[in-house]
Amino acid sequence: MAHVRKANRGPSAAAANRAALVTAARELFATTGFDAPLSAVARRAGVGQGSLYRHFPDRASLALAVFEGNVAELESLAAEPATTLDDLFARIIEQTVASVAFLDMVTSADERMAAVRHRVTGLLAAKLDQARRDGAVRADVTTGDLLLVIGMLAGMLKRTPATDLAAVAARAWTLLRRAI
Amino acid sequence: MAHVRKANRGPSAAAANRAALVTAARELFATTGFDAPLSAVARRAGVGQGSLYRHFPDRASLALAVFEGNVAELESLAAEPATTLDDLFARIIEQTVASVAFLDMVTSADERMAAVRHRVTGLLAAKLDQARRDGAVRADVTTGDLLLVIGMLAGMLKRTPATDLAAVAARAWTLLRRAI
DNA sequence: TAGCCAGCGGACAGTAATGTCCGAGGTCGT
DNA sequence: ACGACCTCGGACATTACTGTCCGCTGGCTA
Repeated sequence: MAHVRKANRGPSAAAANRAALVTAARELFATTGFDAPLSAVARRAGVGQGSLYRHFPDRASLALAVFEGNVAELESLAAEPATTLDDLFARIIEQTVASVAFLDMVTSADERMAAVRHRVTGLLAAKLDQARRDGAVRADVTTGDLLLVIGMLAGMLKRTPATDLAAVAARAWTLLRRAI
Repeated sequence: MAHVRKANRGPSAAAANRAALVTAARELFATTGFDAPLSAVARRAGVGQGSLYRHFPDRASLALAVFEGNVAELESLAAEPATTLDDLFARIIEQTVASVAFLDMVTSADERMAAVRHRVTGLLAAKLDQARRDGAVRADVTTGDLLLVIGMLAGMLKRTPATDLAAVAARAWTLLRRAI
């Protein structure tokens, strides 16, 4: 993204800077990965490092802002009674193909991410119950297994070249779907 | 490993230093992971960085030396006609639990590792043919799928705390076995 | 219109890892 | 016994990223 000429001083610039940072981070997390240097995020946003760290004291804060939308979308999808466990997984995989960093965050051991992980886990658990009642999954599958499946997808996709992401994710999910 | 008092000068020390480096690297790769700093490897081996880089110009050379034993073991296991695809996977998983870095290497995109990956892939392909003839795996499973499965295991185990490794690996394999 | 001050940008200090270089000092041949 | 040679160890130059600090700027209020 080009450095846009903008009012970059005073209170009114704060919100614009924050938004630019989130956008830049989303793009960099998608292309470079979750480990993208924060200095690169600031540069791409056309913003000083000082501003970046003022708005987001650490990587987790930034990631939370970037992916809040993803989680909210999953939540509203799950709120639909017609949504199945498979639908939920399909959406998660779409989001992951768009940016592997999303699963990185969900499976991260970082304390700050725990809240996000729990939100996603909760959605999965509810739909798992429903799927089990419908006989759509094997009887012995637990919520932990679903997290395991997500962890396996995330870890594998993380080392997949971007060009193959969609195809590999599709095949991996075909295989994993047989397992649960 | 304690720093052992040894003749550490002259030609005769070269072999000992090399062995110490491989041992130290094996231990560090197992505990710290494949990304362990090479300087830490040299320190643990009680050897200077100069010696490390003389024996192993880059991380790949060192990894090759460390895991050559693993690959050789798989090859001799696969040479047994009685060995099944499941046996091979079981051994790979054991090796991975001992050191996640092994799968890191097999699934690495690094050019230098390609030879190792091909050796392992060859073994899997042969046993896959056999398994398919025996009806032990689904008809549509390809060699690529096996690599996918290995990639999923590797990626997931990489972010599993060492204490849970064995249990998580076992459950993950139970799930994945259903998929192939 | 004038001046205050919130908020900005980027320089910089701190930290960590990689890979090179070279003086020191054992080893081996004579 | 002695010296040339060879390898060792670790200091150091380099590169990369994180997070802090501070002087400056320009919008807002009076």
